[in-house]
Amino acid sequence: MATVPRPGPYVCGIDAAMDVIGGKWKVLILWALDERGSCRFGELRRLVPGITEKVLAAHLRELEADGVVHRESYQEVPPRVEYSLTPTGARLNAALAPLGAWGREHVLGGVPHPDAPR
Amino acid sequence: MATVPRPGPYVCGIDAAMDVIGGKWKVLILWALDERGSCRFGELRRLVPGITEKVLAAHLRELEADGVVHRESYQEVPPRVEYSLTPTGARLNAALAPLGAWGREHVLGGVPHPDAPR
DNA sequence: CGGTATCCACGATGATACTG
DNA sequence: CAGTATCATCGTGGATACCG
Repeated sequence: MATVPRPGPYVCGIDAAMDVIGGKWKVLILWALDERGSCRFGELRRLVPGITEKVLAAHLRELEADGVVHRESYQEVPPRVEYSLTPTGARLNAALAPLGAWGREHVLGGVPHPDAPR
Repeated sequence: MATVPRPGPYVCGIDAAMDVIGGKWKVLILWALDERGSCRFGELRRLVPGITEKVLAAHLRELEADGVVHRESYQEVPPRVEYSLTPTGARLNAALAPLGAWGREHVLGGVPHPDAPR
């Protein structure tokens, strides 16, 4: 992965996108944010079981730098931060839908119900 | 990545698919095979500049184990091997198209020509 | 031509502890 | 609550040499 000044040069749009979603947990984070609309840090940690705080924080910073996640920090005590998808992030998620359908059909067992998301 | 008995369990189809295309050069290999239809080993090496023989061979073995690439070995001398996409692989490539469009638009500069593939 | 066999470097991730 | 700091680990990929 990387942050926004891309190392490139990219051969095509796909490896550029792969660089954005290349982190081990990134698509799960995007998925959680897409379903919930807005999440706090601890909530995300629970929604992505197994991820450590360090990696979650790092992934969120990269996704933010890539313009797909918005971070809103409320200066309160106790601290409160809300993460959400940007419009660009929502479009990325939509672009991932066909890939999810392929994975369900060809990697996981067949297609039990065509309306199950991802 | 991994070979066909998947480590899983996957949370959704997307991370299952990500595991198939997760290698550094895999989408480029799929792209090349999609454009050419069928490629020999040395041809692929030229079409994916920078990849080493070892990694190309490893990626091809994994893609084959995942059922997206077909390997046809002709018992001749000099040796000849042809790689091509399986129907499943072609569908995977089609599923990657929206992701490529997103990458072109949001990571690379705008959309100079809407007919350029990937 | 189409690979394998070794060895190695590096970056990404994991574990744990601590802080504003 | 929402992180940061530090260190250990592990897997992917790179370099090079060799083989049927």
